[in-house]
Order: sequence, then C-alpha cells, then structure tokens
Amino acid sequence: MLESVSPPPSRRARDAEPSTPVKAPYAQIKEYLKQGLASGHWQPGALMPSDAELVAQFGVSRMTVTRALRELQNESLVTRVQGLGTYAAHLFRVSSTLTIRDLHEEILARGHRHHAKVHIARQENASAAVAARLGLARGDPVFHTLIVHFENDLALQCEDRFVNPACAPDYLQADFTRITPTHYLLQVAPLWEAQYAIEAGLPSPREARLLGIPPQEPCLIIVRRTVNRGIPITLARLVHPGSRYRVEGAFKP
Amino acid sequence: MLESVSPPPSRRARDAEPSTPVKAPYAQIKEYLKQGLASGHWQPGALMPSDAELVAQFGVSRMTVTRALRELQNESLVTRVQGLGTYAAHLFRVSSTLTIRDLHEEILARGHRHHAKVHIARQENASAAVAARLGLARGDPVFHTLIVHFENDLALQCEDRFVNPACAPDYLQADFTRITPTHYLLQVAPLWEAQYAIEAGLPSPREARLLGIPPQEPCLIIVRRTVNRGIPITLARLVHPGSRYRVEGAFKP
DNA sequence: GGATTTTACTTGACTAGACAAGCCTGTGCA
DNA sequence: TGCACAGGCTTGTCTAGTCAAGTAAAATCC
Repeated sequence: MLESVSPPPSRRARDAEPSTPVKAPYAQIKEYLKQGLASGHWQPGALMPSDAELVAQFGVSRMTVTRALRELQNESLVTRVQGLGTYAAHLFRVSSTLTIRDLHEEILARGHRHHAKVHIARQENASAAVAARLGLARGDPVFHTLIVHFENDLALQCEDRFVNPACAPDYLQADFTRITPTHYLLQVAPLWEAQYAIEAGLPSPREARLLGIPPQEPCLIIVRRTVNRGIPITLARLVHPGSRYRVEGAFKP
Repeated sequence: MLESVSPPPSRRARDAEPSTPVKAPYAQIKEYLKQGLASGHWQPGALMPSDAELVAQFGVSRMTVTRALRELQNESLVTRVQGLGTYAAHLFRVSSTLTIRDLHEEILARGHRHHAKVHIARQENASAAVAARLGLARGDPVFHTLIVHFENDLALQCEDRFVNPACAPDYLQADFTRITPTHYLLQVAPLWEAQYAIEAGLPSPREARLLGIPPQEPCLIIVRRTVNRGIPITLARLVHPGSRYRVEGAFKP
C-alpha cells in the first residue's frame, strides 16, 4: 500500500469548485494504481493490492474496484489470475500500437484537398498469386482498380487493389473520384480483420510514372489484406513516395 | 430487434457437453450485437437496442448488459450517448492498430540469433535539435549510443539513440551486447508514452556502411520519441534495410 | 402561436450482497 | 514420509435495485 498517497478520498465532493468536475470513483482508483505503476512502486511482476484491500482503502463496493482493475487489464497494465491476485504487468512485453488512418480523412484533417484519378477499374481473371490470397481459383473473375490519390495536386498514394466480387458485386459501379475504395468496402462489409505489412522499397516503373517521381526514389509500401468473417475481401498495395508521406502515431497506455 | 436470431438463451446450460464451456452471458450479448453489426443489420449510425430492451430480451440484469455494451464501446463498435441511446459506430472511422515489437524479441521469436555491435556509447553535448526534443538546453550532457543489430550475422537495424541522463544516469554502464537499450530503458522507467514516425528514405553514408548495404538502397526508418510522466526519456532513429525488414501487424476488433 | 415546464426515456455510475472457480497452504490420516 | 482434503484466500461474474444527468417530445401556460 502506498501510505504516502492520499487515502480514501471523500466519497463525493459536492461542494467542489466546478472547474474540477470530480472524477468518478472507479477513475480515481484507476489513476491511483496507474501512478503507482508509473512511479515504479509496483515493479513488473509484483503483487498488487487485492480487490478486498482496495474496497477497504477507498470505501467503495467491489464492482467499482473490479471495473478499475478490468480496465487496467484491458490496457495491459496489470495481469489478474484467479486464485492468485493482481500483478503489475511486464511492461517490456507490451507491444505498442500505431494507428493507420484512412487517407481521405487524413488529408481532410490537414485541411487540404483530396482528389483521385482512376487509371484502371475493370474485371480481370485472377492470377495465381492473387487467387491464392483472395481464396479464389486461378482464372476466377476479380475486380481490379488502380487509383492515384492526390493531396493538393501532389500525388501521395498509388493504390493497386483487387477485390473479391462475392463480397462487393457492385464495386465497379462506385465513383472512386468521390469515395475511396476503403470507404466503399467498409459500407458493404464492415472491417473485421486486417493484416498489414509496411516496408520500404522501390516503385515499379509504372508506379513511378503515375506518382511523378524518379524510379529510384524510396517508397513506403503498405500491403494490406482484409478479411470479413473468414472470407477475404480485398488485397491492396499502397505505394507512397518516401519524401511525401510517412505514418505517424502515438502510443499511450 | 433481430427476430431471426436465437432469443434469450437458457440462463445457464448446466447440462451442456463439456466441449462447449458455456460463454458468460455478457459475452453472449456482446457476440449477438457484434454479429448484428457484422451482418449489416444495424447500419452505421443506426439506433441500437436500449439497455432496457436487452435486459428484457436476455433476461439478465442491467449491469450485465452494461458490461457488454461498454466493451463494444471500447472497441469502437458502438457509440453511447447519455439521454439518447446506443448507436452503431461509423466503422470507416475506426483506425486500425499495428504492433511494433522489440527487435530482440522478434528475432528470438523467429528462432534466430541476435547480436549487437556497439559503435558509439558515450556522453556528448546536446545539439540544438536533440536538446529541443529531449527538453534540455543546448550543450547539456546527453548519452549517445550507436548500435547495429544483427539477425544471424545479417545487419538488420542501425540504432542511433540519445538518452536523457536525468532518466537513466547509469545508461552507459549497461552491456548493450547483451541487452537492448529499449529493454534497459523500460526497466529504468516504464514506457508511458511514445510518438512514432515511420518513413521510407535513404540511409546516411555512415549508416549504409555500418549496415553493409549500397547507399541508394531504400530503408525503412522509424523515429521514436519516448516520454515518461512528461519528461522525455529517449530519442531513437532506427534504420532498417528495406530488403531485409518490414513491419507486420494484424488488426482485429 | 410561442415560450416554458413537465414527463418519459436514455445512459452513467454505484451499492451490497451472492455464488463459482482457481490456487495455495496447513492439517490430519495412513 | 507421503498423500488427500479442507480452509482461506484470490479473481470472475452476476443480481436487483438506486440515484444522477442528459435528451427530446409532449403538455401546459401566457
């Protein structure tokens, strides 16, 4: 127990100044535990206070303590084992997460203009490689689009995409100068699972031409495969000029 | 309401075969709602059943329904507004998350050997750029390490790192051929906040030489800044040959 | 008609219990 | 000594209610 930290806060400060809107008890407990973890008071692997101890310390019911601890568990800050107790998590095992946003939104969020140029939008027969990754047979029909996205008239992304016709039969009818394929596909089938690979590489000659960059310029390439309820939806290769685009993100437990 | 979906499941099937361990009611409700969302029964923005309706439908108490809905809310699958109701989330707004793992762990997980070669490990005076990002004054002492990490004798990462001495006074005493700086720093100060940028670019001439790659080879460059309780800890530039390394991840709601 | 109040419904947070299930230890028996 | 079993601890989940706070539409008043 942290004797030094303020013990049971007054259950509900009704006369608190309105500037501090009085945090909910479960949030207070959460913060108290977070602070103890951040300060190193509970080293990774250490046994933390049990539910009963926190109930006594804060003068709340167990459901309230449970909620605080369950949320910390979801954030991978503690581990709870039935019959044993609550342990401070081994933080070095926590893998940080990085956010990838939809390009259209990202550009608008920067206050810039987004437009797209459609180079290919047709039905093709699946090559062996595409068929395998979309769960189809070689030669089966697939939809293929090749679209270049611009931010304020500067090419930012070359999007080469194959779509499983079973999931989005009307895919080719969409107007991709007004709506991104990602956007459209999420209306048809909500995103349930995706696999990513991010790598650096050179653009193909055609990609370099479409993006208006020299063929030896390093590009950030994202390959994404999306699956809904076990059925592959789409396979996308997103090529971005390294000088114009990067993925940014923040991680906060 | 989904008339077609199985209505109130028997409260607790005690005579169920042991192969199906009987999901907790809150999990059943969650799954029921997820399925309705995945099938498009509730379109994005649509009003979903209220707590009271779910209580009646499943014959459970409100806390149970609340838990199911709160977890869906944490997963960004629904939006709840006090006084209004629960709405199906606009899924295209969901940003997927991508995992970045510790290199050492990653290599061991592949069953390969990891070793590191330390090229620089010393105290320096901070340049203006480094000082600004570490919250120091120009000329203040900083620790600087330059380490190349190998997977089975093939250079995989060039790690150029500055560390705030206030956070890790004994940083330079660590044996970085046995422990990665990330690992060491997480022991000293648990990771509380990090900012990332991932981009494609060319290595500096020195980096190319240390990595044993041609200077025009595209590289995946990760720049990471870590902050603990408002105090910057470290600034790292991680350069990976594009042909040898990529970041992979999966997203599941 | 237009402004104001009331009412009904929603989610947010909590209480004070309950039982189940998992883990460890200490006791007693063979 | 070695094994089985009972307590006593832990977390996991649930119930049936309460009060608070927010929204929108209906009812009321001027």
